[in-house]
Amino acid sequence: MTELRVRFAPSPTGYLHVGGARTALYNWLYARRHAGTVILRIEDTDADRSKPELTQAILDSLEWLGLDWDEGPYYQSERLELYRARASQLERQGHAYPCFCPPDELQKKRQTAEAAHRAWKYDGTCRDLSEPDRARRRAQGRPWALRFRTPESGRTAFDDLVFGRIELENSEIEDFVLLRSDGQPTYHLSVVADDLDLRITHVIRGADHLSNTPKQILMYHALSSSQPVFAHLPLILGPDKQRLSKRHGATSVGAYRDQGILPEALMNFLALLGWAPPGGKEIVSPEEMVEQFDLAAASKSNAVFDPEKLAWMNSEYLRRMPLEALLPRVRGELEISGLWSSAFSGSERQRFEDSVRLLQTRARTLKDFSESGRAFFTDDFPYELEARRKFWKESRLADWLRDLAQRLSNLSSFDLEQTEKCLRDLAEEKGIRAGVLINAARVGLTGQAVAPGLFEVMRALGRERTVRRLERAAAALAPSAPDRA
RNA sequence: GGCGCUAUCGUCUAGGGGUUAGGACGUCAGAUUCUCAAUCUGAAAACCCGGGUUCGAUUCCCGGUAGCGCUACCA
Repeated sequence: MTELRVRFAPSPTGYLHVGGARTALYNWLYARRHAGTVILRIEDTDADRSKPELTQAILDSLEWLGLDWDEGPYYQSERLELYRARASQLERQGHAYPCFCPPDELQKKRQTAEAAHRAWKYDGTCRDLSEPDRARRRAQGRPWALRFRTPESGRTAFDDLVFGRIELENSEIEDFVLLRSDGQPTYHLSVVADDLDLRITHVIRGADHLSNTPKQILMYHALSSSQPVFAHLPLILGPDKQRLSKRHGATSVGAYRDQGILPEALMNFLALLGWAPPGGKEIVSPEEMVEQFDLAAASKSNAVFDPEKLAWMNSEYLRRMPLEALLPRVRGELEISGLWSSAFSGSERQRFEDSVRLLQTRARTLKDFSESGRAFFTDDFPYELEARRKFWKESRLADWLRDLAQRLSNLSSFDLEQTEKCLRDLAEEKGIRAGVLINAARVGLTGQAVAPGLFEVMRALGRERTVRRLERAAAALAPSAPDRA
């Protein structure tokens, strides 16, 4: 039994987008499932659109997702001799021929045909040129491209691992270009040459290549070589059912990273876009995926990318994550947003951990720690307008909060029970509902109407900071305070 | 236009000749009360249409429709 070899072949003409990431993931899962080899190949034969820095960005995204590879990256731009060798082999054997048709002329013919609603296929002008004719044209220095000589009859079929049997009349396939007039290989040539050279056994790629596959199979035949097994993956669409693109907002893996999405959550989400494990579980670890992954069970229809579900899944991962694992991630987020203080790993370590634990259950993304959780990591936070409007209506609140601060500072122990009793006693004495005080205090401590339970917030902040913030809030609440709502 | 592929709740999907068509996200309502999230309970929500095969099609076949893809000297 020959070794199973798959490849992921991104083109560095953009960042790694979620569709590409899912293709990479499915390749990876399939290979890991069957003890195969993952090969990474960079398809950079389009010199105009390919950018080296994008290659690095793609590599970074793959690594971030936790998708590793065993061989490569191979760069197609460094393998041109291979493609030319294959090209001349095909030409020598009569499976390819030089075409001298000027591109603009072909363009014109194509447009004419289109205008007349006629199907257009390369008309074969140069297909049967005699050798002397060819020699003459070459002598004239006319530029030429190399075209594949497609059989004019018969049909090409293959069994796709996800789509099943696909059949196409050869007459539908035109004599496509293998080598451009500048000597650069086209995609069809380079993929086949590379997949052959790298001994790829399974080609797993986007369904946008489904229609190209017969062309490539014809090339395998012409090179009298066996063809790999093909598996095409349905496309990922935006909410409007159009192919996912910049229009839809974030499409790149990096954009989700920047939004505070965890790589394990994105991986899980992408895996379930087009495949479901036998048990129907939603949260699936990479180990479980590898164990259960099956291309034959993959969906055949396109899938809409739903950011809402991703967000939910991310919150699940956040919530289930052990604190020790979460801490460094939050630290990273705080560093990015300028909220990190070295004290959090020193004197204030306990407070830092308490805060993270408190925020953990309600966080949807890592961004929530630095945004809605801001007040836990810095004294520099605003009192939100909405919060003041909602909970700072009562005029005597300033006095009450001052009283509360006073009493809290005299508490024998600053724990959950005592602080709560302290506040409720005060509320009772003043003849108000505890909620009034609780909500007002929450705004004072966090600046927000929405935050974790008040007494837990107090504990996470510590007595000193709690008292100080309550007094500050009282001052902000006083009629004389300039920034009163 | 030609060719190819696809079609189960709004979305991701399970299922499959006889099912109350299952789950998840989202939505709505209720419980909880300290705001929100979480949690719990409940609800609304789907087999694209038409033929055929069959005792019986959502499931199998054909046609239609729709969507997507390919139709480059892009990948």
